[in-house]
Amino acid sequence: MSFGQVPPSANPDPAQPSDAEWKVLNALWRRHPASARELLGLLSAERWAYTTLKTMLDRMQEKGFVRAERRGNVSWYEPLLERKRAQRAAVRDLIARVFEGAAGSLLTHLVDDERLSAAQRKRLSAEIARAEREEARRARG
Amino acid sequence: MSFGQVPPSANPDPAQPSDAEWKVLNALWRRHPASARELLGLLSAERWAYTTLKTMLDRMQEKGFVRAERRGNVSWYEPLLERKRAQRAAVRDLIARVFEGAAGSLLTHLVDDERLSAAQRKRLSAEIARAEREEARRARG
DNA sequence: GGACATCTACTACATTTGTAGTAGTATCCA
DNA sequence: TGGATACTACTACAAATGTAGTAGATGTCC
Repeated sequence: MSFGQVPPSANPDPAQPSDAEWKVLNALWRRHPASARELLGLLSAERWAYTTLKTMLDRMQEKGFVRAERRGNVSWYEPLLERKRAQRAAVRDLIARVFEGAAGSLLTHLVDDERLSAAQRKRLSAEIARAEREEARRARG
Repeated sequence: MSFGQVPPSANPDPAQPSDAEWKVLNALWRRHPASARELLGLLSAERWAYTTLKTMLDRMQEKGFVRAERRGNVSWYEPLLERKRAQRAAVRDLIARVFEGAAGSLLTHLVDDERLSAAQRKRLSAEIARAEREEARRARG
């Protein structure tokens, strides 16, 4: 089965966040602005040293992933990436790298291999139907 | 919209191939066994020095991603990963990292954001229906 | 059988990533 | 007001990654 290719993107979104950076971003999207101390709490599963997290945040600031605002002695961090956009970039990256540009292969793969539950399939069908209607609406103008 | 969580995998498949390693693997799955020289041809878009590719291959061999068989002066490489499995691991990794374990979010994201063509939607629906039947068959035993 | 091409093995090196320590400074509580 | 705490800025360092050079072994063609 083949769904076809994704058109080559103009600007392939420079620099994906690293693994650890995703963890920080996920925490930040959940709660922000947040101090490093708060984030460390949200990321307690990682068992990072406080300074480890600080280093991450410093670097992410340089990369433009987050920004910090100093209030008194404490820096308050906010994400500069929109979650959806970052996710989209990550998905695109995966499709390019792993599925050689064939977005449909990823979909097929998900449906075939991820053992969706009946409920998930149902929802997915509904989503497709919704997209269908959306498209039709757009087409009518 | 939410589809639910993926169960935490027992062994989270150690070490994903790196970006460059995926390129090599994709070439190898396309054609193997292949010599470094042949692979360099398949990967001409990368404009790698021959020795760069060789280094990649050496490392991938250490990691158990490929194996080499020496015939005469030349090493012939074969992938040791099965493509589907590697893809699955990569998708799982993405879901964990980017969608915090919610496989359904990825699906929703794809359907919503990737602007599937009508044809793609149709195929996907068919895939779902197929999975549906499959599931029913399994259920009947 | 020697000159030339080709391969492999080994080494090199900058960058990124994960992980944290240290030192200096700002805060706060008794 | 001075000591304990907390926070920031800077430094460190190993492993992984991307990229390639060099040298020595091997094969090939006249």
